[in-house]
Amino acid sequence: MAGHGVRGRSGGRPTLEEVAARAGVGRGTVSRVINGSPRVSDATRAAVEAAVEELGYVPNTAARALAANRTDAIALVVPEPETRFFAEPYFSDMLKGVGSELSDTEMQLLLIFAGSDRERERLAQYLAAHRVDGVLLVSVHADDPLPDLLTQLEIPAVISGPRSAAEPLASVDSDNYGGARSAVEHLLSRGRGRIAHITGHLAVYGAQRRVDGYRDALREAGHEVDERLIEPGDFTEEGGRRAMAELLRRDPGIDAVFAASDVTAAGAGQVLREAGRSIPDDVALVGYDDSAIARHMEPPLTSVRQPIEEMGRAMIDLLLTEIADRRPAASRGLERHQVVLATELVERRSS
Amino acid sequence: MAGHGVRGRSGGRPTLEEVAARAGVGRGTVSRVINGSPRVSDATRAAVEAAVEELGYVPNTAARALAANRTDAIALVVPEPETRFFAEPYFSDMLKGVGSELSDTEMQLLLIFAGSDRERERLAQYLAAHRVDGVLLVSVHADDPLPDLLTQLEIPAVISGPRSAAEPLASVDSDNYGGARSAVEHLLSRGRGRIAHITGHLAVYGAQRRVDGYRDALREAGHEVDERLIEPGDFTEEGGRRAMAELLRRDPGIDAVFAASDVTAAGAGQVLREAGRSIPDDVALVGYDDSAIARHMEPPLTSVRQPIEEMGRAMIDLLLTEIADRRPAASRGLERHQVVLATELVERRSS
DNA sequence: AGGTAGTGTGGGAGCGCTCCCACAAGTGAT
DNA sequence: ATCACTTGTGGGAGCGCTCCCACACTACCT
Repeated sequence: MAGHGVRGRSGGRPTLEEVAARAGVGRGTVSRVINGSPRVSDATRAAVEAAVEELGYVPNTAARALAANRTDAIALVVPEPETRFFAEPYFSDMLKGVGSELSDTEMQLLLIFAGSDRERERLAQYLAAHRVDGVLLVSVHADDPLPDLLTQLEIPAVISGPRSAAEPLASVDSDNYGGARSAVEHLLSRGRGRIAHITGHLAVYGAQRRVDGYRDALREAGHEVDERLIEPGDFTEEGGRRAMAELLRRDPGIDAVFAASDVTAAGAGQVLREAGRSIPDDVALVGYDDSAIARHMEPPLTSVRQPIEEMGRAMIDLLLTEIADRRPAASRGLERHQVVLATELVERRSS
Repeated sequence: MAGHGVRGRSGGRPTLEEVAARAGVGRGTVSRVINGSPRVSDATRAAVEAAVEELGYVPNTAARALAANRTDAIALVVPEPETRFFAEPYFSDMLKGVGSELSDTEMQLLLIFAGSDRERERLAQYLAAHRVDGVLLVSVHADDPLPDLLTQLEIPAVISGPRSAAEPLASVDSDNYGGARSAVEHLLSRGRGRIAHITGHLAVYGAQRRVDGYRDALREAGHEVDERLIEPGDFTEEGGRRAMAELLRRDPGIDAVFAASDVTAAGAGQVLREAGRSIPDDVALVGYDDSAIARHMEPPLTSVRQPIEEMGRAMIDLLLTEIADRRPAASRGLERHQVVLATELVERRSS
């Protein structure tokens, strides 16, 4: 009833101004209520909230973005073609963690694939237009120009696996070093003495850390590290086959293999069987990732599990902090933000 | 060189105004060049383009969205939890089609999951805020309130499987009727006489159409339709098992089964084998979807393939047309836009 | 009584665009 | 020479917010 003086625009959505008129207050006050500022009296707040309710007011995001110079959106950039995104449970788990952590926020998540050159070009434009407040970077290669672009554009970003020990971006990682150690220590405790390691692609920092963990675990147990038992792989199944064949040729007495990924372990397993070795009786096998493959191999594969979902959550936490810090150009903490999460060894029959 | 009168803001991005000053033209002219209007002389256009290049100008999306009342973004709404999204190749293929069709557009695609009530609530807010120009709706249930919400908000939308023959929204579908016919005709041509049908969830329009196709194929081949050979399922494996058991009980002489999905066929296959029937010798089996399951079954399953990727492309085409039509409130074509794409029977050893 | 904070509030300015009206200049028919 | 178009161009107004300054008002010290 009554007093509906100003309003009357046909189908248009109500604006801040209209809510203000309805509640009998000024524009600024409505804005304060909407944005949860504490400097509003209870009575006024109630009046405004009532007006918002009655009018079905929803803020216009574009206007807010323009005036406040922020978008309330962040991007999850996947530098892979869609295909891999769907194929690997890594992304699905990551997305679950990210989504859940974001769900009690106003932030909106954008999923951006940048597998092809074409897509990368578009992404660069996209970022240059500052269409997001921050970026989550997963599975980037060491020579990827994307992180530098982000730094240059001064866009807050968090990377899922640091590119080196000196990663300038905020990063979240699982404990590759510790994960590798736990795998090797497990094999040692099972009485294995000649433990080989098929590495991941060594341009990936995490793969290097796994080698470090392998070495240190052996050393600290009083074993000498035999460099001939370390054979570079590339995370793929074919790489696993190749490396395993080479290792067997070099030293037929190997009684355990720690592979830097489950698919690599699968490749190695095939070669071992072809060479007449039984798993785990002759050779124990341990993989990394605890993927579906690990569960479905015969025998099921012991593997190092990474807490992907938690990593996703941690990335969001870091990113939101970065965004908040940057906003008032606050005490820009110069200490680098790096989070490392523990892994877990999942024991199965292969070891 | 020279004449850089106006500019000089510290780190800020260049604006339209600055580009105009640099090129020695007015704001309107730059806007026209950026938006590809033909009403600009070649010389002016070149000057503006040079200025854009030199300044590294990128339009501010928020300002554009506010002024023009559009967002240049569309949403792909998935009313399922993330899990199913990743599990089913349907979505992956759909996304591929959508992405490819969108790639030569300025439009940006947002992926929105609305599996939980919480997420649906957020989605409603999101749509009310008109944060997208249009919506793609996949795998909606018949009683979903989402389509009506979109109609009410006057947001252009395209649905991937119409909810009925009278679907008011623009829609894209595969030819469920024709697909079912081709499956049954194939079985008839293989000399099968007693062909049963395990339906999909009959609340889904597509499932009804498949039943229609089954019936008509039999009739037109001069067979009588025995209603006792039609058993309702629900697209699931368990449903397939249940239905198959019931069918065998009713008529042990069945020599072929057409199931409304591959997983249903898988369930039916298990029951058949347990009943001592061999596939395809005793009973031929045909599924629907041509999913990975079909390829990996033993024996591999004959199945009806839907052109999912093309469907995604068609949906984008329709949606972009809708958006364009609505913009100048043009000749709002009252004819409904419905696209139906052909299916293809993929023959394998199960039939 | 005067001063000095603090608290709540209104509203101007401005974010960077698009839309559109006005107008100059050119073209060709009358 | 006049009128009527067409083509290209400049720039005002306005989109719906946020930010911030100004101001009224209260409370509590001197």
